Amino acid sequence: MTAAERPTANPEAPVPLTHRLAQLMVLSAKEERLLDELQAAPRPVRRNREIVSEGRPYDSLFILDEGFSIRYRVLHDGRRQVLNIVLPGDLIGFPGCFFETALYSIAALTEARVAPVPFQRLLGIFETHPRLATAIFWSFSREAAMYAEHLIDVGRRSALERVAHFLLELLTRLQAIGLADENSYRLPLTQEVMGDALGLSVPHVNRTLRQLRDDGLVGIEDQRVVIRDLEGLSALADFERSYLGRFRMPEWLAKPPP
Amino acid sequence: MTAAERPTANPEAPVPLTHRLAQLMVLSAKEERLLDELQAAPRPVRRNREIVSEGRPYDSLFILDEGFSIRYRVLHDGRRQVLNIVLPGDLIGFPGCFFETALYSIAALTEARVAPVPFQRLLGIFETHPRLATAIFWSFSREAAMYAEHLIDVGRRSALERVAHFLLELLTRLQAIGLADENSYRLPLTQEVMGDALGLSVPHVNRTLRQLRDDGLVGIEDQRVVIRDLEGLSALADFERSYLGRFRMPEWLAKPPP
DNA sequence: CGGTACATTGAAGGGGCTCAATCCACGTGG
DNA sequence: CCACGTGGATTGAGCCCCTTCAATGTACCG
Repeated sequence: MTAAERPTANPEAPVPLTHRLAQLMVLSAKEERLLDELQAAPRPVRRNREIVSEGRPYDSLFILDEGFSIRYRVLHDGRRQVLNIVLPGDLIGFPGCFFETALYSIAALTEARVAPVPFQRLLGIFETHPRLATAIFWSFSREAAMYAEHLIDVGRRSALERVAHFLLELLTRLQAIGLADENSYRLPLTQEVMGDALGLSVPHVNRTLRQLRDDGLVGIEDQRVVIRDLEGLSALADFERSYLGRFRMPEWLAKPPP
Repeated sequence: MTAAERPTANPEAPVPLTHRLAQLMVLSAKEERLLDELQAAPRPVRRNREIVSEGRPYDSLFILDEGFSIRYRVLHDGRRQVLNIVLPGDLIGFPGCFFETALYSIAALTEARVAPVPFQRLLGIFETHPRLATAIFWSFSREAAMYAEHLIDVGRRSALERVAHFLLELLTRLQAIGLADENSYRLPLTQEVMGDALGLSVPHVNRTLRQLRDDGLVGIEDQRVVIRDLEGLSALADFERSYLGRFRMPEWLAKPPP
């Protein structure tokens, strides 16, 4: 089942990791069982609670089963940079998983559910399930690509371009997991979070959103984003619509294992 | 042999991947042989030549054997964002290696030498050498962490803080490969490259460097960076000196394989 | 009903940009 | 040996995007 085929009837339904990795490879029954096991015991997380705290040791990754969260760092004087928005089905813990203590904090933006995956467990998978290891590696690679795009955003784009790019990237990512339709999605982010993600102040995020609306490109109402002019917005943002989907699936992952 | 122990007599000597991964794990003889093979046929690259071109298909990673290079993207109107500085011993190709075409360009800043590693080869390693796969995974994880730090830099720090952080991070990275002494190193970057890395204009990079010098924190002369006040500079940059070294080595990698 | 969280709008200031000139080191050809 | 061109560093003037500070609006909730 690909993303496009997955039913979107209940847009808030959990999106298990199994489905995400199934986009990257063909799973054997055994592999699928293993992945299901990993998510056997999800634990609820309340809105605004931290899942991982910067500087604290930790021994588990997490699969975000349901809900939105953010990865961020706060500087000594209180400035905060949001590194990325974590969507349902994303694996939390990269790139920090090889470090003694967490490099960044993760907090739930909404009521959420996470399934812990002990670090040891991940290493075990690397040892015994090389195909899964490769797929997980691939998915982290994709995450790093998003960091890079984000860096380009903040380093070299104007506020207008940044916000446009940000909204388009979320559209693409949410569509891939069935949480967005053709041109709209629910976005439970405050303008403060957007500002901290994009390196902008709250008032300026507000003004920028207003301008996008005045220009007829995007409408945001009641936490619902509606892309009114995909063409125009993409041109403005210099958005490479397909980069997140333009991946290569090695032969080895494309066929079920012997 | 750890980084600290490696002789620094010839600061321009190549730093093979073997040594880099040896910092992350204990290599078996067989693993070491495999890694040496990967670098058997390095190829020279002239200054300012591209090693990878954005948008073009490619089927190899590269190990940067010698020289400095940059990973970057140029936007349609000519603005450029440098994503990271690639140092000798770094593996080039992440995060693009799973994509059909290169997401970013890589260009040599100095005369350089690279050893191609066919993508297929990497997958083979994942299949047959899980310990190496884990170590490579770790090293990419570290690279992603640098992207994240870079993002914080550009998103939430002032020009002065950015430049300070940038110079400190290079100090740390170059020390780890024996290309920097206690508080100085050679840095073959133009101010334009620094500006494109930090999201600043050339004149402003210049003014910022001057201020750092006037404040007695850093001296740059003739492509040589001298950190005059490590304490002060670190405080200014909010620099977590140790983050790049604060990693966890799993039992599995710490002991030689059976 | 008061309190909290968030969106919105305005005014004023500043950090960093653009544009442009100058300087300097170096290599190259006459 | 010198004139010239080139790549890069440096410095200045003016301006604009975005920030800061502050006030107001508004929905929701105990």
